[in-house]
Amino acid sequence: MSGLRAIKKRKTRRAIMDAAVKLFSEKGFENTTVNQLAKEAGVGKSTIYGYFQSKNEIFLAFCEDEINFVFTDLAEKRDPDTPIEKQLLTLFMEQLRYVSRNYDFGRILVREMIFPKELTMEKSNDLSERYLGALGEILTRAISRGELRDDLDLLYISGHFYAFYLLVLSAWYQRRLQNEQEVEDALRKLMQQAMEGLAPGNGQHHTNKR
Amino acid sequence: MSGLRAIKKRKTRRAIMDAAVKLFSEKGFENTTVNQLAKEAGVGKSTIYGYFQSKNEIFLAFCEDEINFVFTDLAEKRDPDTPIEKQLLTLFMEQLRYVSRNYDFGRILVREMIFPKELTMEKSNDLSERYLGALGEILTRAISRGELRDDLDLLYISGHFYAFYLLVLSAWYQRRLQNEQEVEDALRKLMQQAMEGLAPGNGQHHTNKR
DNA sequence: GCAAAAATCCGACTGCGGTCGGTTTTTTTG
DNA sequence: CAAAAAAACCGACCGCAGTCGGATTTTTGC
Repeated sequence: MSGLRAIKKRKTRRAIMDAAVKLFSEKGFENTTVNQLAKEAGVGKSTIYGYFQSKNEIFLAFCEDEINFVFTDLAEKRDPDTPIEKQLLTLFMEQLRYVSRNYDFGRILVREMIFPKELTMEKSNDLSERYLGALGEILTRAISRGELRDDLDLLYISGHFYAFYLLVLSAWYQRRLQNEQEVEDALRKLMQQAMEGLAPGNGQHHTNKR
Repeated sequence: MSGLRAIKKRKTRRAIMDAAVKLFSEKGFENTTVNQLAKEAGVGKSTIYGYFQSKNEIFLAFCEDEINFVFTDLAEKRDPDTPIEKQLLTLFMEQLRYVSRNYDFGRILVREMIFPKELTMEKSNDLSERYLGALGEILTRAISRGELRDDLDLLYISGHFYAFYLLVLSAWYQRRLQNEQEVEDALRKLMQQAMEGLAPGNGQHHTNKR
């Protein structure tokens, strides 16, 4: 059978991933060469390309692990019955913090996830799928609690909020939003707008505000 | 003075741009090498790097021209007093069509614009700035016509709609939205949601729809 | 248990984007 | 107008990601 072979394979893969984690976090993604990865992992260069299609994909694989971790971690400590705005805020901010622990790191992740090349399409769609799934769950509960309209398509509500996440991510990477507090404020405002509606006559608590 | 010099400089720059337009549209961005560009333009390779900092920047310069064109073109044929949703729809769809005339083309543009590297940051912020400016103008008129609430921060309204554009762009590049019609429908739905609000009790024309 | 087949591994090699030193062309200066 | 200074130009060169043909290890068939 394929006993020994499979074990070795997993071991090699693990070795590559370990090397990636170590070197990427030590010196960043851009400053780590595939040769260095190979040496650190104790394998040949093309062996790596037998396991991953590109340097970016090694990176995405690493992200996949981490994202799973963040999600389960988050699922545990999130109270599923706090108001929807608060839950989403926590989710988004957690993601942002995660994504931008290392600047290159985050940029590559979001670039690949949000505007994938053909090559990495599959992997990155996996990640997005998981993300939207988690979002959908939170929103479904909110709908059933009566915090959101129930006459809308769930997908489009998810999309609506996900769009905000994309926006702040983008603003973050364009340095328009400079620190976490600004991001949080922006998200809060946007979500409030979304809930109340932009058309006149909606939720104008204090019409003559200014 | 610096007559001859300046003329020549402009000519060289133009030659490079022309070569870029030709080769990029002929063979795509990824399949065009800087050497080929140099040969086509009739200059040395490093001359190119005297005019542009990177291959991507050549591309952005090209985009800048084109975006200006699209904007002025659009400004002319857009009726500034049609309903806001319709105007935005036209703007976004026009942009999408522009961006995705060539697949690589669009992906690189949006990647660089939305998640810029340090190097291209300046140039790409220019482009975003222009974009948000145009958006802001449209929205200001809409507010003064009473189509939008006047108690909100203009920047955040722009952001709200811009977020939708990012979302559909992303969905487009992830192949979740497969043709222009789907994109248009999605945008329409999202904008309607945004106008009405997501909280219960807002604009539920036909509560028992399904 | 051994040969043939299959899977895995390897480092020399290719072609790319980008840089560097030296050369030519234009401008400035006296 | 000559010569020094400045600007623009060039192609050989570098380090990188990714590939290729062949060597090595594991599995399979008998």
